[in-house]
Amino acid sequence: MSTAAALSGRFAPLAESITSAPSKAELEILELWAREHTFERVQEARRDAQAFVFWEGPPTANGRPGIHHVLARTLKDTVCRFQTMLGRRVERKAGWDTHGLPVELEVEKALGISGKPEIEKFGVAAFNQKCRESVWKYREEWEKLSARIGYWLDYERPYVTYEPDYVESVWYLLARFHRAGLVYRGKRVLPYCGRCGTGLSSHELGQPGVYRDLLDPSIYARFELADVASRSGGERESLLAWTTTPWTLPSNVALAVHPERDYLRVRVPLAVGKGEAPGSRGHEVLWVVAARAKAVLGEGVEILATKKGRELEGLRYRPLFDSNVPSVEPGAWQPRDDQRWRVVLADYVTVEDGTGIVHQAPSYGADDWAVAAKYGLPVLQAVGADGKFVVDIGPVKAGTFFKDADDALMDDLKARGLVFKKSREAHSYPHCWRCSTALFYFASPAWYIRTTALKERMVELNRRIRWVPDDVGSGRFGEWLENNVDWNISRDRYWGTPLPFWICERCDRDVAIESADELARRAGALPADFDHHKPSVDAPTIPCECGGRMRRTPAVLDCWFDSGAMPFAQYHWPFGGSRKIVEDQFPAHFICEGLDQTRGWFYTLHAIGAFVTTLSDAKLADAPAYGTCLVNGLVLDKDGVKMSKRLGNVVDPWKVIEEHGTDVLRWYLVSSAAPWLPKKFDPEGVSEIRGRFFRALVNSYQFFREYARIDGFDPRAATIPPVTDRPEIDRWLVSRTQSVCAEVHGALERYDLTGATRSIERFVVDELSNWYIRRNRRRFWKGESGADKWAAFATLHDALAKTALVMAPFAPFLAEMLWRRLEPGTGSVHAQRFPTPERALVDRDLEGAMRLVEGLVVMGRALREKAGMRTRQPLRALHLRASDGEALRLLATPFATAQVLDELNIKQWGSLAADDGQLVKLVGKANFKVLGKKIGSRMKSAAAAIGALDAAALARLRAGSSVTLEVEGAPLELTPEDVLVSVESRADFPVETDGRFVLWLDTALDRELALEGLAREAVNRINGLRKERELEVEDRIRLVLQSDDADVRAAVGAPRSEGGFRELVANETLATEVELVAELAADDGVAAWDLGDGRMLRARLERVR
RNA sequence: GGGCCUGUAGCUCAGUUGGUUAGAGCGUCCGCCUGAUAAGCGGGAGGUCUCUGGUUCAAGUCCAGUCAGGCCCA
Repeated sequence: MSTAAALSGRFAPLAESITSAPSKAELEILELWAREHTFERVQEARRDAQAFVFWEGPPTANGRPGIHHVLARTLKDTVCRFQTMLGRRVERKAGWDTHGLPVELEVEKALGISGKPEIEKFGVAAFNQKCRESVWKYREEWEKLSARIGYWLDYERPYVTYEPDYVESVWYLLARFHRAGLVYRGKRVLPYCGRCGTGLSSHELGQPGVYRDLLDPSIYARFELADVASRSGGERESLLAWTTTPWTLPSNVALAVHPERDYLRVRVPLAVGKGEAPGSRGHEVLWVVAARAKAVLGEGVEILATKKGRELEGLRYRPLFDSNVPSVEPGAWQPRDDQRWRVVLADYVTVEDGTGIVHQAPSYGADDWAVAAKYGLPVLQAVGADGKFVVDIGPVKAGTFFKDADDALMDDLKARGLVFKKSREAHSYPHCWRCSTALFYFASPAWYIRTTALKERMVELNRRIRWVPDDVGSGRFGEWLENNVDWNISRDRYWGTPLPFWICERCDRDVAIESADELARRAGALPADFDHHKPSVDAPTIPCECGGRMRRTPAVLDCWFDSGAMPFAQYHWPFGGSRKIVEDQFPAHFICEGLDQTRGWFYTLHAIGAFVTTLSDAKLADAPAYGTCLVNGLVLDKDGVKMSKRLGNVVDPWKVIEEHGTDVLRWYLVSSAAPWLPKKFDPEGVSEIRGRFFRALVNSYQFFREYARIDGFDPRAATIPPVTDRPEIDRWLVSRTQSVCAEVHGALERYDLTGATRSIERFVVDELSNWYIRRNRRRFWKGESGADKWAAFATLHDALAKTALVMAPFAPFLAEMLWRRLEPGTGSVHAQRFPTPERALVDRDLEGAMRLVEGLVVMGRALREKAGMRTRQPLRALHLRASDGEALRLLATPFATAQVLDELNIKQWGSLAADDGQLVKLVGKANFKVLGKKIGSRMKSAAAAIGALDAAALARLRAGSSVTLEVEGAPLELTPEDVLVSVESRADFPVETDGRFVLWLDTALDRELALEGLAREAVNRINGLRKERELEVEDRIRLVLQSDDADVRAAVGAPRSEGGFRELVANETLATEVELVAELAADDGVAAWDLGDGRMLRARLERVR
């Protein structure tokens, strides 16, 4: 027999190290799972079961997994294990996100190159090959960590976003979007380097040295109103706008004002020469925002009118330059020429600088672009993608670099009297991090999916997603959908899914290609080594209807589309036999990722799903892509600071696992706070979990198994009494066990994983361990076997086994260790069914009585403490007065009585009665919750009146009758539930009360009680000695005792029949023989104790063979 | 700049449709218990519920704002 088999046999001990170094035992479980192919077997057993669809969000494999990944994976694993235990079939297909800029940047760094020109020089084919390899840099570590944390996932057949089948599915989806008219070519305004000819990502903009201080022109320009010259009495009237980029002025199409701001129409004198009187050259009329008037115009202006910005909307003005500037197609809207050179409204206009009137050049600013889209403005483009002017503008010749044109343009405007004032201002301006050229915002060509057309559907579908917590759905995600803009899917990069769009060089028509087959059909046979990536994919050209050649658009796809396409692409949908699989595996019941995925994966899954489900040939349910989305928050360090390499506060998951084990870490992550809250990761907290919950559970099992082995307990033996025949304390634990199974089941169904773990903790620590086992210890180790003992074993066995089942989704290792020992031969705990609560075994009365017992015990202990009576000293009687008839009934039951008296070591109830008003007085307090609803504002005076009710009235209320009193001059009828009646002590001796009960002790000791107290002291010392001598629990002993104290001699030496407690001592110490001697020599084998007040006891203890 | 989340004891967190003594665990102090024992139990101390205003008979809870931390977007 191998060691492993012995260790997992029935009631085998858990390794000594399980609480000090759990990691070792967990590794053994991993080996066991590997050896038995547990995961595969569990999956196989569910082959024909109803599906519970889970999708794994693909991580990028070129980053290291961190502690937050452990959190997300724990949540996913827990839910999947739970559903498996419910009998569902849960596919767990791993996935890898492999495309994107971060991969490219990493490879650039590794190659020591930087920027597109250098990549091209290096060779796109070779570069992409490097990317393909780089992606797997950390794959092994991901798989190892996932396995180590017990995350069951199928890594044999993962989906990989760069693989040809995957890319082809993505192509197919894009082609369907295209065919539905939802794909268009537009422009995206982004920081652009004219020299490199490329846009920069926000990531690149964050590189050091990008922002540098520049001295830039600052100019206030007059935009003359077109239609109001007559109203101004011949004086010129202009809108004053401010800009630091004069080179964009030729591309101006509108002026924006804030709709809610006040704007002033003012009359100011024209500038004069030295010595001339102000106004001597005449006046002009200007518009500026009120908040900036003083700063721009100075004091003493003549205000002609004040208007809200919205009242200026539509006002026409004359452009600063002749309109020979070419316009470009924006793509997202049809430009209307009559809209140009008017005042428009925009909320983003501020009054911190400038004039509150903002010049709009849509090509060169993202805000401007959005405004242009809203108003259908044309897009003028005086400066091209290379950063150079495309036409002559006044003195500026075509071909001039944009930054070099500012001065000439300003001079020209000044000469034409259009400059109100100008200066130079230092400000921070972005530069290309590669070539240091000044960047400019530029509307570059981009591909879009018209998701705004799907907005209504997405909003509607979102209402059917269960978000956990739900405010993500209504808040963050809902807001995002409401403010949905078209999805820019193109990236001017290399390592990504190439957009399958071919454009005709001659007629500009574009087509979408849905598969490699289609490409081959239309472009002619593809080369044998054809690859779905650049540059191979750029070679084939397609003949156009017009006779021209179609070439692929150079862009690659936003890699978020890749991951959002996974429901389909992971099965190569719709190719091959994938349609049936996707019909089965769409939509997902459950996904789970970090909050940062709201606009990432959560959105792209939703958007793509919202579209594909409208395709009749897809035959998919009309439902959101996922039914439940559990969101987890960030994991911060223990001080609430984000973990970063720079600060060195990154928690290494391996270290935590090594020290505490996976289960403890998982349990900590799930139980410490709701998953979506930012989690402060505190190693102390991890230890705490181990110290409390895990140790209590392990100790409980060790306790059980020790005695179960000794007695040869068999959970299936016929001698075990049925639950209905067991003592109440057992039926109580059985009932609680059932209730906890129901609680955990319910919490997991609600995805309240934290609540579930807390239920289990409470049960194991407080009820199973600290109450049931503590209260029933002696039933397990008492000498004779019998029905009572079997009942105790069976009850505890059932509680532990059920605990192993309900904790299995959370702590898969320890659950497995326990299960295999408690129920050997039944296979893995993870292959079991989640326990279904048996309602017949739930006993509300018992659970209620036990709650009362706990309360009384607390009060009883307090009384003992006050009286200076240690628990070992038996007391004669406990007295109780109760104001609650139902509680009294429950406490009078033999069960509750035994629990209270035994726990407190008291012989009997002295009295147990409804209070008679002798010791307590009744106190009435308004039940605010009930009464407040009824009487509202009279509450305050009613509360006062109730507080003043006399004893008779309170007694009537407590007896169930109504009482009428006067409140604020009107009668008020009080029903019993309107008033909370409690009691207060009026006794002149120590009592305890909690408002419902009054409790006091009879502390008088007669000789019998005193002797029993002494006997118990003796038992306590002798048992201490047993331990000291390292006797086995079941060892029998022979005792020789000696004392000079007559009481001690009587207590330990005299039999019960003579008023002593010799039998008690013998029973409690497992002594087969107790001999009281007159003399006992003080040698090595003799122990001596003071049992109190100098009463000495000597003892010699011998093990009986 | 916009949207959203969080803020309760020294620490980690609960706190029901608003209801009058704001709880738990850990830590700390005192005591108890002792065949689960490097455990267990009870008690004490510890709170301006970030702050300010409002609604209400009544606010930790609802509303508006403030401050601090965080996330996403720009």
